[in-house]
This record gives sequence, C-alpha cells and structure tokens, in this order.
Amino acid sequence: MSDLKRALGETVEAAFAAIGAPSELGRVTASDRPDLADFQCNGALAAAKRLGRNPREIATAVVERLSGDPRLASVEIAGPGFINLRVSDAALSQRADAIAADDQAGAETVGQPRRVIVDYGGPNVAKEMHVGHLRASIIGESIKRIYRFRGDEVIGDAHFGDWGFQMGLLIGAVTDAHPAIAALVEDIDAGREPTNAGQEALLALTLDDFGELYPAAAGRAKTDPAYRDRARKLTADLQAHRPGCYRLWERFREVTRVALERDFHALGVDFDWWKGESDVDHLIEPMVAELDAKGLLVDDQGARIVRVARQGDKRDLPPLLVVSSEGSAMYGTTDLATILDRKQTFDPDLVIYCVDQRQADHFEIVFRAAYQAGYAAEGQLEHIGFGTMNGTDGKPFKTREGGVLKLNDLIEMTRGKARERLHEAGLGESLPAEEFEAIAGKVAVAALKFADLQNFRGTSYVFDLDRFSSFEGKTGPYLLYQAVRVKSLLRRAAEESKNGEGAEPGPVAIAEPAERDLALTLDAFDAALAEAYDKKAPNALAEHAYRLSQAFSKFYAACPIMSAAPAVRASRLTLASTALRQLELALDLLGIATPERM
RNA sequence: GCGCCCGUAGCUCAACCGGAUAGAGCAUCCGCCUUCUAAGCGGACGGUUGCAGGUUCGAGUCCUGCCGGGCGCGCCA
Repeated sequence: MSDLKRALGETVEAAFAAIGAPSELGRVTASDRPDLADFQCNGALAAAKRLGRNPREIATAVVERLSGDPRLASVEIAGPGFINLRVSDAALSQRADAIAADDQAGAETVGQPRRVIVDYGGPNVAKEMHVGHLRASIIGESIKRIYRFRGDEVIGDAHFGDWGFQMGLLIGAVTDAHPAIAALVEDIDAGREPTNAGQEALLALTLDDFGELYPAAAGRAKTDPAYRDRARKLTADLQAHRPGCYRLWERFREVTRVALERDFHALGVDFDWWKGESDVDHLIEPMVAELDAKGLLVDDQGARIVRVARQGDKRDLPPLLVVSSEGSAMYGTTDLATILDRKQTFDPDLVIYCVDQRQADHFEIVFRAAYQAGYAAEGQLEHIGFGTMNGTDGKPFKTREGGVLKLNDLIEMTRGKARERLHEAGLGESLPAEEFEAIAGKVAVAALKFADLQNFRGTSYVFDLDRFSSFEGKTGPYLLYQAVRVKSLLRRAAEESKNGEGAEPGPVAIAEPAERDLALTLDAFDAALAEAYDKKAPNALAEHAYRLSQAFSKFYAACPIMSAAPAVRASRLTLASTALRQLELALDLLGIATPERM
C-alpha cells in the first residue's frame, strides 16, 4: 500500500514521460504552501531547462493529462511552473481508512531485507556512563528499531571497551591502592591459594572506587613515562592472560556490567549482543598472522602496522596500529578483529557504527584495513557520527563543579521533575505508587530522548538541563500527553459502547480542515520513516511524531468527538485511534514508551 | 600546518535530489477551561540564513575566498 505522495508521484511521472520529459522529474513532494495545495511537483522547471522549452507550457501539458483523476480536487499551475495538487476529501478519507486498517499504520517495509549490525553504546569498563554516552545509546537504539521495523534482520551490539590500555592502568592503580589485592595477584600468578583478605578486598571494590582511581591513574600516565610503561606492560600481560591480572579484570568487568545494565535499562536501551573488545581476543593472534601472510603488515618504529593511505587522499591518514611496541592489541586491532568476528558469525550486509564524530578518522582507517584484508566489501561498513554534547558555554558539558554528569544522575534528576509535575497536576494521590513511578520514569525518558533525537545527529548541540527536562512545547512529554489524551478518549468511547450507545469507530469522512491536516499528516509517515532509514537520521521520524501530535491536538481542540452525530463520531474515532496507533509506533521506533495515563 | 564539521529569529534547533512567503519550540505580549486530560489551543512579536564574490530562470542548500567556532591528526579509547 502506497502513500498518496508516492501514488500521485507515479501518475505525474507517467505524465512527464508521455510528453517526452524525463519521468523522474515528475516527483511529487509535500507542498511548501499548504494554503495553495497539498502536494506539488517542481519538475516542469527542470524539464524546461533540459528540453529548452517554456516551463509553463510543459506544466500545462502535464496538467492536461492529470485532469479527471478522481483523487484530485484541483490541479493548478502557479508561479513560474509549479504544479499544485489538491487531494479530494474522498481520496483522503479512503487513504485514512487504509492506514486505519494497516498493521503498520501506513508504513512500508524494504523490498530486500539486509542483515545489519548496529554497533552503539561502547561504554568502557571501569567507568560509569555519563551524559556523553547518552547520544550513542539513544540514536543507536532508534536506528536499530527503525531498521528492524522496516524489515531488516538487525543485531544491536553494545561493544564494551574492556580490553585496552585503560585496563592496564586500572590494574596498576588498584594494586597500588590495595596491598591485599596486590598480594592476591602475586599468589594467583604463583599458583598459590590466595588469602581471604585478598579475595574480600577484590569483592569489595565498587564502581565508585574505579571512578576515583582511574582518572588519577590516567592523569599520572600522561606525565610519568615509567608509570605509563608499567600500565602498558600490564595491558599486554592481561591480553596474554596472566592469571592474576585476568582475575582482577573479570571482577572489574562484572562490577561495571551491573551498573551499565542499570543505566541502559533505565533508558529503555537493549542489546542483542553484550559483546566487548575482549570477545575477539582469541581472533587477534590468527588475524595478525593472516595480515602478515597477506603482506599487509609492516614493522615500523617497533610496532606492527597496516598502511591504509590511498592515492588522492587530501590528508595523511595514519596507518592502522595493529600491535604496539609492547606487543599489545590496540583499539583498532580489536575493532578489526570484531569485523572479522562478525563476518564469520553473522555475515552482515551492513554494519552501522554509531559513535562520536571525533572518531571519523579512526573508523576510516579501520574500514580501509578491513577492506584490504577482505573482511568486508567496500561500503559495508559505515560510521554514523554524531556531534558532542556541549554545555551552555559551548564547551563539552561539565557539571557546575567541573566534573562529568553521570547518566544515572541525569535520569534521576529528570525523573524528579516528572514527579513534581505529576503532583502539581494532582495525579499523585489518585494513582497507585507503582504506576506513579512508572509514569514518572516514562516521562523522564521521553523528555531526554526526544530532546536529543529532534536534533540532526551530525551536529554538536548544547546540553541544557532545563530544556532537556522541560515538559512543555516541542518535548517528549508533549507527545506522550497527546497519546494519553487519545487513550482516555478511547476508554470513554469503549465504555459508552458497552452501554449500547454505539460509540464505535467507523468509516472516515473528511470534512473539517483539522481532519484534512490530520489525515495528510498520517499519510506522511512512510516518507518520514524512509528518510530516517536512508539517512540514518531519527530526527526525521521525531519531527513526524511531533507534527502528528500537533495535528492531533488541533483536531482534538477543533472537532468534538463524543458529542458529534453518530457518523461523524465514528469517523473521528477512527482518525483518533489511527493517530494514536501511528504515534505510539513512531514513539516506539524512537525508543520512547507511552503510559496509559499521566 | 593539514584535514573534517559547523555558523539560520534574543535562546535552542528544523528546512524533502537547488524552488513560491526560510519553519518550530522557548522567552515576551494578548486571548481561550460549567462539554472528550489547559503538560493544551488560537493570535501577535521576532530574519540581509557569518561576510564577499560566482554558477543558475531560481541559492540557507552548489563553487571560490575570507572571518568566527568546534574537532581530529600512530603506540588512550
């Protein structure tokens, strides 16, 4: 089932072809001038240039072939040669009925499903998630859902950073701070039974401890070469599975994992694979051997690298560092091995890396190495970068104290505001405590996610806590509010229906301007979804969800439903329930859940 | 220095292979609750799209230069 825009486009394209103009110029778009038309085609202007003819003349020839189309209430030529199309109320009503009857609320699926991996999340072991992790989680989750909904087979992978230099740093810092744990490492390395004191000290470590030890260690490594070299050595030891180091690492990973799951769960973010860099450890040695055998590996300054520079590059792209001079695997090494792993286990057609824009060069290097090694075909690996989240001063966001804001604190803060607002609205007392909390959580997540997703992912944006946790205007809670109003209305209609008052939905009959707008907005869903899919840009879908909410809200204000005559009421109930279904679907694809009431 | 990204209303952001009058939200001001949830609806105010050229019937969008900002540039991830 095709939307009106595409259906009309096909007709106009045929008309272009019939008069000897390129058919692709018959493309129909939503009108820029809703006062004049519902849809428009600008192709006559381009056709005139190509054919050396007068644009209005071409437009006239096209329009002649469109006259009599029962779907069109009017076809007019405006300005230099715009073709303005207005759809008849009957055609619009029919389309609304079709959307109402459609399982996917008017959205299409892709013709040829692909196997897709979305790589997002990427938090590091030993570090609590902060606001900087918000974007990858939110955008990645939405892209995953959009791709899956459109019919692709999609895997979402968390891809933890758990096998790099930060692990060596942390092992060093923890053993320095806790002699009992240092002794534990020695005992395990020597094959002795470790003491209880050591075991207990290890089990007592929390993420907060890491939060204190790690930044200090990272800072010292920058100025103290001996300290840095020891951490590198420990990283290499870990990767060589030195027993004591490995035991510590397992514990670090476990402690972090629990906290990460809490944060991801609170955000409604789920992964199909909870893999990390360490999961490809076993592939690294054979991979290095294979790269060597293929002649791609070069010794350079004590390290082993793959050169990826190409002729025509505008800049000097550094090589991929595969083995460090300490013999350890690097960020790029595990990334390359992960590409190999995914090829062997899933053989994806496309891998989408939803990672900070600052890592664009890194991915370009890794991708080129992967193409050279034959681990992926050119174009199958795509980095979807996003901008950084800045404070109101334009610098990367920091709290007032200068530290990073923990993700969990941000969620809790926003949830607190949601609770306040619910109490103000007098909902606090009437709802069971459990539902009250669930609503506050959903409102908070909607606020955070929508604030992020309404921006195009590629650009940096200002993180303003007040704006993020605002509940009025173009916000997540506004969208939830519209959905909840429909639910309330439909509950009432169901009630009256039960009492034999005949409040059932029925065929749509568009009459009022607000009804037209709502139906036209419902029709635009597939185009918005397709754009979000093609451009990997959820903001296109977020924009549609907002427009739909707005169209519904205007309809709700202008068109009484329950008090209307039976046929009108039936039509409006269908419009309302269809708007709700499409809105909930769009919100779900953005990763936002809708409560029953608020 | 080289490369990438960005510059749109007071603020935060949109803008469909280049199209008509550049759109939203916030803020400010004015209206609307005895009828379906006012976290709402209607209206007003607000712009030389950083600057200067160029291509085009037509440029926020493409090209060149300049100004301003952010980021990246092999043993962190």
